[in-house]
Amino acid sequence: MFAKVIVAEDIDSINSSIINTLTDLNIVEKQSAKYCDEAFHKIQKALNDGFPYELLITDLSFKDDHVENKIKSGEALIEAVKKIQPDIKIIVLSIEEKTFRIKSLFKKYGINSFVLKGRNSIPELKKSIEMVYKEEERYLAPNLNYILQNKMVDEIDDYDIQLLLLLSYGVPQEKMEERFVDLGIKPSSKSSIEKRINKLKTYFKANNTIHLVAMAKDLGLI
Amino acid sequence: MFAKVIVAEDIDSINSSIINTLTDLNIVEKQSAKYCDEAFHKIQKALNDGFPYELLITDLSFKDDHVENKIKSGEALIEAVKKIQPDIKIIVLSIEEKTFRIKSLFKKYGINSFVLKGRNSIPELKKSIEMVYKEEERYLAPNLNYILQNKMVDEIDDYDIQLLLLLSYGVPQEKMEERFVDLGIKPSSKSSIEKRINKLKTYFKANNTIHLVAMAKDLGLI
DNA sequence: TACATCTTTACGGATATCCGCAAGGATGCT
DNA sequence: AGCATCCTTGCGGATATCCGTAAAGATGTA
Repeated sequence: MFAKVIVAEDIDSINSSIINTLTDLNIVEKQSAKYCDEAFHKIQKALNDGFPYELLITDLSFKDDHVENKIKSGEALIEAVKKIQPDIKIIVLSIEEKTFRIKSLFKKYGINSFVLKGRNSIPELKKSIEMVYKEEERYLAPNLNYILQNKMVDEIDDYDIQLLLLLSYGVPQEKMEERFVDLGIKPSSKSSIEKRINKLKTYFKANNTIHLVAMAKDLGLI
Repeated sequence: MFAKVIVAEDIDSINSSIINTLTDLNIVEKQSAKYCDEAFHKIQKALNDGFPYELLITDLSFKDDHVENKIKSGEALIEAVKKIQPDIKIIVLSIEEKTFRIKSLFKKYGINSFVLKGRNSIPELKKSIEMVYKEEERYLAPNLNYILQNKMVDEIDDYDIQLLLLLSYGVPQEKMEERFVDLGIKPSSKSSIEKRINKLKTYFKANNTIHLVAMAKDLGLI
């Protein structure tokens, strides 16, 4: 079993029940962090000391409070950790149900498992830890397999996301061209932008641009 | 202290830590439910048996799964429970941070307390239970007081919400009039609807209607 | 009823978006 | 280079939305 594990989770009750789970699995070297920066520094220190963590279990969203944090989300934490320790195993434990966001974690960062917080998350987490340890690869509970089937991640690119974001911020199509030029994104012409919005509306079967942006928010694209 | 308490919370780890908290408070008669319907039926049965629950601690969002449920959200549960037992005390425990949604729980249903799931939610819940028991009124942690200051709840009405919802569903202003007539909502004229959208854009300082709807989603209005 | 005030509706010009077509550019292949 | 294909851009008419003005209707008061 894993010898050294770290947990990043801000909600106190969940944090302690994860730690209990690790105890059940006879994992002795365990640390918990309620802030991303705290988790990152512990991982960095362990790495420098020559006894790195083998597994990171992390939530995705962390509440803001009076404590200053550079890393503000689980995704940012994963990105930072992977940079200094690419071989660390990662299990994400979250309430996030947006297929797009979950699948992109596998694609972008190569996380090893995703566990949905729910009525049965403790046993599922236990299973995930065991599977990730054994297989040293990717494990997803059978009932979440649909997540990896979803094609949206492959079909919607950063250009689309950027465009949808700017729309949601109230940038009119009229001004979109100059914003794209400023950002160094091409194609930037009014016509191309119109065309792309149109493609997205067709893809998502949206009646109009308002509908499109509302759907994008619901899907977690933006 | 409360003699009989019921907990409605679907996430297993949080559910069990709430029960532990109740044990700490020497509350003997406690029940937990992972589904809204389950909670509702237990409350109804206890009421019929002449030993009603005195306090309901509930989450707001419950995951869908294979189990069929009539009541699908904490808000719906609160509404249903208040109908059969108006004097029950209610504490909402949620990760929900949208001021609008939280304040409207106080206004619409007269909940007694709201606890934000976070790094310190267990002690905060404990405090809330004690305060609600003692004061028999409304209690909110000092750091959440800003929630009740927010004026949006008083300034945005059901008409606005309905309008924003339909916009987010892709109904064009052109067709909005007939939709409003169908729904029996007045005023329904194209002109009045244009005017109201304009008022909302001014109120929220939105650049255009897309921006407005995106903000409404972020604020939890829709 | 008469009057003032506020809300709702109607209308029309200005502006923005939608949508198809065609020209201009880039890329890749032979 | 020559050619085909795909992507990008420009343009213009149709449609939708924006926004101010004014008429019509509703409400409250004396």
